[in-house]
Amino acid sequence: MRIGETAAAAGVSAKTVRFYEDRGLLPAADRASNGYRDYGQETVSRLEFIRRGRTAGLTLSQISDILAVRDTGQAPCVHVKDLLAQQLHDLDARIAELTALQATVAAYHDAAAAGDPAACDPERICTYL
Amino acid sequence: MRIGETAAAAGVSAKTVRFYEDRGLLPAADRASNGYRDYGQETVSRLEFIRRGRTAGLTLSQISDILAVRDTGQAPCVHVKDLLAQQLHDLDARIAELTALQATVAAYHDAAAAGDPAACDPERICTYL
DNA sequence: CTGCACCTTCCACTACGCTGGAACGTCAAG
DNA sequence: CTTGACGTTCCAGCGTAGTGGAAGGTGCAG
Repeated sequence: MRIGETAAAAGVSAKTVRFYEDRGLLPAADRASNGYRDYGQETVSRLEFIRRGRTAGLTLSQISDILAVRDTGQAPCVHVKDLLAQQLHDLDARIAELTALQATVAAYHDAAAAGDPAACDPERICTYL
Repeated sequence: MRIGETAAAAGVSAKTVRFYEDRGLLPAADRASNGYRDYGQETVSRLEFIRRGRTAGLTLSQISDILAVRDTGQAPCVHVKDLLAQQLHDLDARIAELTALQATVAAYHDAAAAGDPAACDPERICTYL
């Protein structure tokens, strides 16, 4: 399978496949006699795995770690579980952060909606921020 | 006031002040005879305003727009209110996105916590993702 | 023979908000 | 006279996950 077909089967671009190879998420591809990369079905699986990882919000670096474990022949599931736990924790933190920010901005906005623009002090640029 | 003192008064670095000038958030500074930038108290206020805007999650570009309105002599409050409304909307969307992602990841994690790593199919890299 | 779709490599660029560092000037204190 | 803390300019890089484009090779159809 050439790169375009492989990429399409996994739902990514050929550019992305080369980029992943460059970043070590895919092993160096076999080459046909004309120099074209030649892939098998396992590369499609691997690309799909990367995609699932991305969808779960994992970074390429984290996914790369999982793949490295799998490539030693071990099941990376325990590692995956830990990463998912970490990811859950990060998401909770980010959601809390954004929620706090949301409250702050909402308060500013309410004040701005209730206030009188003409009363705004130029010295302070805008009284409502 | 020299740049370091001004920056310290506003709680930013001198580098940041030069960067803001470069980006048009601060007007070109007056210069002392030795070429050093010379600032007044109004620059500290302006830097503080920028900081409040950043704290509210606004981009430098948005803050720059507000400052541009203020620099025409108009009160930017109405514009600020609109930006805050937009920001609220964006925050809601991002929080919803992250919350959905959190649910997805939580489901993966639960499955991984309950499953048996030994049963993992190498073909799929890891069954729990 | 030509056109076209595909492949190759390599370099640059995107957004965002700075930060680091080089190489140099200025000024007051010891 | 030197040291050190400040200031100046300008250029480069961070991190993230790719994307865009140039310049060229390959292979098949018409």
